Amino acid sequence: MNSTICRLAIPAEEGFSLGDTLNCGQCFRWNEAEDGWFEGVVEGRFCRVSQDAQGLLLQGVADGEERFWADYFDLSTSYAEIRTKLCGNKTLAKAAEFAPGIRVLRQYPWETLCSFIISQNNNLARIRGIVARLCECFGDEISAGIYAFPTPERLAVLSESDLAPLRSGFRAKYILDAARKVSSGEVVLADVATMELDDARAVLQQIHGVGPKVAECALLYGFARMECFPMDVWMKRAMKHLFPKGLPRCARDNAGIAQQYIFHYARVCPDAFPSKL
DNA sequence: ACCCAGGCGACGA
DNA sequence: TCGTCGCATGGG
Repeated sequence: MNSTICRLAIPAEEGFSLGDTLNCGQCFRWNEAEDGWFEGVVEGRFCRVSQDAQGLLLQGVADGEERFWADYFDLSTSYAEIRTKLCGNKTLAKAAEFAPGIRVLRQYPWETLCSFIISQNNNLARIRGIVARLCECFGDEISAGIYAFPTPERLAVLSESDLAPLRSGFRAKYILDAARKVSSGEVVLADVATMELDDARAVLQQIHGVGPKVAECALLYGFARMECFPMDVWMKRAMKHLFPKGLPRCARDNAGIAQQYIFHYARVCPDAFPSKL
């Protein structure tokens, strides 16, 4: 591996937190190494990442690919500005306090879709395990022991029993249906990227195993549709208490980021949102 | 032993 | 169009 360290500057006022961003449940392929660096694979590129006061430090970045990683971490967006907008609402300001350094990553559409299919009725540790096994079993080995996320074409030719080693349970047939519809062109992700939001939702939900929540996550994390607002059990609970009349107007264009703050607040302070009312 | 997990599809009313 | 239930697997 190329051991040169490359830097991507992030202004301090952004309040960026690499750890919160990679552990908040939007991505599943980053692991914290012994030395505190995060190791991950994005679109077939392995990288080690850390942060200091100046911003990100990346190890293993190929020549000319700094831009790729800056895009992945969405460094051209000012989260400080977005927070200022969101914090026009008192309750949102409070929610943002718990993890202001979270940033919505710009992930690869197919991997994101597939990962959130796996996420349903599942917990973070198990999602990561299943995704890791999916890559080890069917992804290209990009270097020793490091695997890319498998393509839809590779998965489309498999059967449910081929996926048994993943131990993904009832989700196996959903993974296969997604792979087949995407590889056959029945669902064209490049088109989904530019469609009217409601059309994009409908297209994704043609896939068996993709409902409103999975589609919303795929569109937010995999297609950078910042108006999307995934509602899982945690969010429903938190919204009932914080915004019974719905999300305030100031959050409309950045609902996805507001969702990250609220979601994290609910996870960190479960006692603030009792499940029974 | 039980309950739950970043839900969804099938089914019945 | 609504509520309810089963679903595979694993951890607390």
